[in-house]
Amino acid sequence: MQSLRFKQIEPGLTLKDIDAEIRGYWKDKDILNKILSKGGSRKFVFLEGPPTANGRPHIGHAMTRTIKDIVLRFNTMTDHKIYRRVGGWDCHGLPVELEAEKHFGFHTKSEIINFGVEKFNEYCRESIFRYIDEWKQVDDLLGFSIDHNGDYITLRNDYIESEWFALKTMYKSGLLYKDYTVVPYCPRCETSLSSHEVAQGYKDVKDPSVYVRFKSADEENTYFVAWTTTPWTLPSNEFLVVNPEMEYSLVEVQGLKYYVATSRASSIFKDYKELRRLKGKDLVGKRYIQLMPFLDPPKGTMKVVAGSFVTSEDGSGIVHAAPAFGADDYQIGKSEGVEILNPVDKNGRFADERLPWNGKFVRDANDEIIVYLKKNQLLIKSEKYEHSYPFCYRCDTPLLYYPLDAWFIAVSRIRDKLVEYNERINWKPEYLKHGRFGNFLGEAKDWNLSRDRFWGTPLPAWRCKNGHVVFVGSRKEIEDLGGNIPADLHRPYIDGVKFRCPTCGEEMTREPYVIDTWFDSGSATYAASHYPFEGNFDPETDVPVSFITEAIDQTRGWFYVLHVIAAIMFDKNAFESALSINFILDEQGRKMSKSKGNSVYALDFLNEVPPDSLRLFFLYGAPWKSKNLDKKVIDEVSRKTLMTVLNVYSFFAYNANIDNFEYAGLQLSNNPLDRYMVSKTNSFIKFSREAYESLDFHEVVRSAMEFVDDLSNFYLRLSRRRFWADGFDEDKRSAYSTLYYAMMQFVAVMAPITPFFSDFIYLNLGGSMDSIHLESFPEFDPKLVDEKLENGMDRAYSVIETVRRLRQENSIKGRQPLKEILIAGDIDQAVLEVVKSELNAKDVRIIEKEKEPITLSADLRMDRAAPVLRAKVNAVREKIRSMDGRLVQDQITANGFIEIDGSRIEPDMVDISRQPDPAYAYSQTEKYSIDVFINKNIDRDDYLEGLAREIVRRIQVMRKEMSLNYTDRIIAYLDVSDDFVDAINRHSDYIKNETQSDKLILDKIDGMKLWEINGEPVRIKIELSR
RNA sequence: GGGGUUGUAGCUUAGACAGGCUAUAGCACUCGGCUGAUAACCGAGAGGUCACCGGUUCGAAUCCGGUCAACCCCA
Repeated sequence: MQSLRFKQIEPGLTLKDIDAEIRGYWKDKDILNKILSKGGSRKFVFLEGPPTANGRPHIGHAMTRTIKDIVLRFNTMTDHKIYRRVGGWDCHGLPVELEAEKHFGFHTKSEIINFGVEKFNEYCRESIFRYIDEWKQVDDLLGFSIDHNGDYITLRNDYIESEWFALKTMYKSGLLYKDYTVVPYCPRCETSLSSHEVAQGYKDVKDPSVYVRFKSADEENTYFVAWTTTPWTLPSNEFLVVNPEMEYSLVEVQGLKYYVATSRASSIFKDYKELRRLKGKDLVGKRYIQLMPFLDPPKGTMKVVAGSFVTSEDGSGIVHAAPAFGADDYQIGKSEGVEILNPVDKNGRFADERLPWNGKFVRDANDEIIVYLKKNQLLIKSEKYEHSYPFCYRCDTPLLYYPLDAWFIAVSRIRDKLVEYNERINWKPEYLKHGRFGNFLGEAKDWNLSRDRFWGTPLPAWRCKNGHVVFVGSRKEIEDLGGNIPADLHRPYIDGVKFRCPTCGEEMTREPYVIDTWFDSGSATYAASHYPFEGNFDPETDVPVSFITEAIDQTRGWFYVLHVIAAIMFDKNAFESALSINFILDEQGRKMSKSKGNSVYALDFLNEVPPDSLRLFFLYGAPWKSKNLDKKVIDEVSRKTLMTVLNVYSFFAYNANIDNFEYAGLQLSNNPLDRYMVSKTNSFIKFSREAYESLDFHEVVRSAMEFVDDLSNFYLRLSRRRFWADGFDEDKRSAYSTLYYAMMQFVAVMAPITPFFSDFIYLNLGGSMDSIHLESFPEFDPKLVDEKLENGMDRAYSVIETVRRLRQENSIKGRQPLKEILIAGDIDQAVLEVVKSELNAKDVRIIEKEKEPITLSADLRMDRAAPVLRAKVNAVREKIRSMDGRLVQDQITANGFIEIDGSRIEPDMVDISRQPDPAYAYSQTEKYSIDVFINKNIDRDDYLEGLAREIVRRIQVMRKEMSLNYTDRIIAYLDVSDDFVDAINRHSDYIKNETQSDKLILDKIDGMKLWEINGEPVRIKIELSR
């Protein structure tokens, strides 16, 4: 068999088959590398948000990667050279260490130290890439076009060195400082956490809520009512805090006097007498006696101080402050310049012999402390209080606020800059700019950078015993300072690096911290390129990066740290555009989670669902709206777009091969259908390009669905017969080139979203490159857009719909030719001409409104007319009913009223109804108010023609059942009643021609198939003619 | 406790910033039709308190205020 120009589609071909074929082709032809190396005249700076590969990629990861890929492919097609089209892997951090602890069965830090940091970190290093093969497999299945050979990896020495450079830069500019302060602290992991880590772990818990009384030192029988949800902090109390602007009362209860916020008194005491009111500032300076006599109160404590953070929403309006265990409390202690009482060790246990609860974990001591308070008559009231409390986001231990040495980045000092640079970012969705992200920047806190842990980027700070500090900004500097550069920059090797202090000559040792792993990923902008030591990264041109996207939870995670670090290092915003993706929910709309067991892993899903279908689904609706993972919906979207286009292609290929069509550019005739389709195609190109550029990929999908519907169900349906005409004239060439053009442009527009399918059609249409992804994105040609024609076609289509409706209402089949269709309204004759075949009528005419076959009849509205005309009403009604309705309407239009029998009749008193003439059925098109009439009378000639068509259709079905090619000739035997005999005799040429029959034989033979047409039996048998 | 987003038919969804004919379309459902694309297609029907309450307005799905629910973020 000779090879065909256009490959024909096997029946039953699925998207999975297409996927497999194209995937194989890409491998054979090394298409990915050709895409990666494609040039461009403009630069597009890409940055992959690095996942940690110690877990399996789930369906949400597939979505973020799809969107990244769409952006990359689109920009490749629009003449951009992609800078740094590589993946990246986040390697460090507490989650990894935790995994390792679980593996070894460790519960405390000392177990790790005893085991050996070297071996521990070695395990961490191995474990993080456990699932990297699966990640790469998913990327491959999905068609993610990045270069995994160039991946950046945050544990590499080069990467760490770039971070050192940044840290040193920050230190030199004074933005990196060490402080002893109260920080969120995990007593199990024995390290502090940063605010964005703390934010991950809030949970609702019930804690005791106690009201206790502090005895005044100056006033007889007088107490301060204080409230706390952490009774274990009471032994460390140093101050009571009031809001200086708030109102307080002195109340009397059972002979004792209490200071309490006025608005809270009634919820604490059932029965009380108010003695006096005063402002909070009047209480400031008053002294009290220590609540529990265990620890020695430091000098300057045991007094009431002012704090604006105190509210009267709950509690007593008087807050007990233990500077060791709260951020606000610590600030007070600091400004009062007092010693801090901290009887708790780093494991969160009381560690002071003087305390009765010594050795207990603090939160476990709460109950005993309450018993103590009760016994000593210090407790006013205790209850359970439900509130949210931070837990360690990895190990689930309740966090403490604990005073520690820690290194900070002074983010609060560059807050204004962060806010200012945010204005330059194009956010998708837009509300994030001043919502979630903007709000966070506005209250940015200093970033707690140091972690008292093992597996992470080491903090490059060395200190001597005289307190001199040196930050090392590169490997070479270690050498310059007289140290040895370890082969691996991680702990414990880096801890062994020692050198002499350049200031005093004493030995310097490294500060024992690693840094927050978020600093790693936030440094990707420059560290991925080993800036400034090597590579081609240039802050001038490569910051901000062009585009980033991740799931919504990264808004205050990765997006935030990128923004902060770029603001400090480069004095710019880190990214131009950011798209935030919402979660994929399960079929029922529930959040996916491991504990519910409804998580869907990307690999499993991609083994069932073709990648293009999944990619389309991700963009069916805005990506920042959550969607339910529903296979039915996935099927629907790809069926309506891809499968329909596949059908269109199949039609095209079949006919184009027969006609030996070859595409040589668009060759348009004057046929309005072709011009319409080309115009629509260009409108689609324009709309899509703009949608891609503004990151509204879902708009591309939406308009693609409309486009495909138009192409298949309007253009092709109406054009079909033109492809079957004999010969090869201008009109046929125009039709072919239009169809080819429309398909080609469509798949090119869709290529970033459905890369496999688009390439399949492209290659089968004989595209000139090796892959559609090496092509340019279609250019919009304004000359080819004809809005008037598009509108005219729309109107014509609405007429078709209306005729169909009228046929249905009057039980006239579509196959039955109508005698006459009359159309009144704004419609173009030439356009009407091309859709005429769809109307199936002998005569289609456009007429003037006035010539409509309609009778107007006038009547009175009795509810309006009767009250005015009174007794005359019936006579007038008689009269107006007998008048020509058109005359009545004309007079009213001309004069504003009509006079009948001397009575003035106002327009609102008259009802004019339109009745089509009995021969016609009438309706109006929905959108354009075009009047459509069909003549309901069917004469015998037309009736017989209708019957002939019925017979044709039955024979076609039988041909189909016999799987004949449409060129196969047949002989048809028919056994029919009289009307049909007439129809067959009169239309035998037509029937023969339509059914490829050599002969029609009116006879009764064996094996005939019985049909019923209009209630009459019709027996038919066909056989191949030879 | 504070902030953000969302709420339109059984499901998916347009319209909302710029208020205006009967609230858009698809899937599924019922009935009818079409057939040289056929695991495709067309028409009709049914299905809606546009989450709820109130306000502004001649007119509100749309603007404003409040409530409820879901999700996210923060403390």
